Amino acid sequence: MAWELKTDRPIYAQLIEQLELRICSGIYPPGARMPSVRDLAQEASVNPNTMQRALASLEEDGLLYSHRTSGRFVTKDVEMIRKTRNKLAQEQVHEFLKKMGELGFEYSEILSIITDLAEELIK
Amino acid sequence: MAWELKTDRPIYAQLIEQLELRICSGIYPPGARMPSVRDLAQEASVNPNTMQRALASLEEDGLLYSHRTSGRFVTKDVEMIRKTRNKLAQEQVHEFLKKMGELGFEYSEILSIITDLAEELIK
DNA sequence: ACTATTGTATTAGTTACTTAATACAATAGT
DNA sequence: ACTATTGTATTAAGTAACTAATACAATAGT
Repeated sequence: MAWELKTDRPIYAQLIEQLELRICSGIYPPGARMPSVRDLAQEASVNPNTMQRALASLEEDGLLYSHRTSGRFVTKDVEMIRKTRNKLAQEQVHEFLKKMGELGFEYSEILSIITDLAEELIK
Repeated sequence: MAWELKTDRPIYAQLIEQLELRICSGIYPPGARMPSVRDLAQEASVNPNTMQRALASLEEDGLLYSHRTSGRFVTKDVEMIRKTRNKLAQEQVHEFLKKMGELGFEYSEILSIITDLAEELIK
């Protein structure tokens, strides 16, 4: 999963989202050591300060914690990660259905669009 | 449909999206006269310049056109609106499935989540 | 012709984001 | 003890977004 940073919104916000995603999807597993701020910043082609800001935010949420010199780690609280994952999923579903609704799509239509797409990807 | 402006991304970008949505959903029907820049700005609690910027962008896309003093109008090209609507829907579906996939959800799960939610809203 | 309302343009000031460069603080590893 | 690497903090500068205030241009309506 590559870093995808668009210019139409604050980078730190996008970093937060993508780090959250990486944690919830297990790319950074519970208890794992994160790459250093500087390495992450270089990976994402971003200033270390910007990356630091994003990491600090996740730390506030409790998803990360840091030991001064040994590095920064993903929480070992798998329950918290699971809840975060569900929260993110629910937000996605909610936003999606809202937008589609505003565009005038019925549930039946939405369902058939997704099933069609699913079949596309299977074959 | 109220104006929803968050602080985590440029306002003009959000205005563009929501105006697009209003046009595609028929809130501003084909050929209809839009409220004036100043009125729209006041509605959305935004500076007229910011609203103007968003409107100018939609005008570039051809979704709007303006007559100097009589106001700004939605295009009469219903086909263009239809295409825009489909484009927006496709983007929504694509983004949604991508995010859910990254969160580790299978299609079957996604489908059942949506159907469950649909039933929730029906009852 | 006059007037009000429309879209449009300009200039300036403020704020937030981002980068950059640097320094400090703490400790694991040697 | 020393050293490298870690997270953290600070200061400065540049850029873009947003607001604000104002003015101009065009024309529909009277």
